[in-house]
Amino acid sequence: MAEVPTPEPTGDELLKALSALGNPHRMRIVAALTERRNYVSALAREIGMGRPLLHMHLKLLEAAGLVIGSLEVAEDGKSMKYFEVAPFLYELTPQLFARAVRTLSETRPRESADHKTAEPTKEEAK
Amino acid sequence: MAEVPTPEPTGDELLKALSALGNPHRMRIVAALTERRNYVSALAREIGMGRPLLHMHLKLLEAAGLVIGSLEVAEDGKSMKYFEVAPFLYELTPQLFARAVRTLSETRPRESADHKTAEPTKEEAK
DNA sequence: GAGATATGTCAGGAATCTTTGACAGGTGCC
DNA sequence: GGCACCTGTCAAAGATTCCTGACATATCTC
Repeated sequence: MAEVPTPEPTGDELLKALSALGNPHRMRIVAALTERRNYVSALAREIGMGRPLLHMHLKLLEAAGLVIGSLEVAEDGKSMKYFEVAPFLYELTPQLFARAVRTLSETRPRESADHKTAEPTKEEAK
Repeated sequence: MAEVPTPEPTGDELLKALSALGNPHRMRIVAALTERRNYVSALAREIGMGRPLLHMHLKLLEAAGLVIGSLEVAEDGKSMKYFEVAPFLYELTPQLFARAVRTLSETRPRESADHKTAEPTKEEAK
């Protein structure tokens, strides 16, 4: 059982995890699944939200590696998709961002040389 | 130098911090300010983004307590607003969410008793 | 005063994210 | 077959967030 301290996330991974967690519904979902694993329909009733919506949020959380889902077939033949939280651990500090940013691919200032974004100083402009 | 491990954020604070950090631009801003404090216009040029936009992002980060800004008057009389990162530290784990969710005020399932959100089972419906 | 740099704020449009109401396909039980 | 549950996916509408191009103010230097 070696602790798996999540090596060091890349900028993109960190971004995906943070944007996934930065939503009240998804925070509640993670909290609920931390208490106990559950399947979609039951979870939807538990936290009072529509199933299609919950389904989408779960998909997003799973893509970010925060929850894990597995389709299981109950004894009575019904298949249910159980979700449980992944044992993640992110230590958010300014330094982590300083490092992670180097492996951040998104939001490049809309590639294109002459599509000024910042206001250049007259000096630099010459 | 007692470490100030950020006691334990409330659900709302955590949500605000995470939604603020879950954005590529803001991640870059935090990273840049971690290297060194800087004032708005210069920072805008450094990370190549419009000043009005940067201004908005900084305001958001400041509201989340992640960066601190102070208006200073340089020797030559020009006033500049310097920003620096706040020494934050959040240990994101499933358990943290389980606890934080209890102090989460937002997104209550649109208060109102009979505005069904989830699909009730026929049993519960009776 | 004109030019350069700083700060701050807005309105309006563009781009995204959220949410809901169908549909469709399965299995078990009476 | 009809009913109760489960799963998954869409399209369209609603909300939010993001971004840009003005404006307005202030100080210092030439």
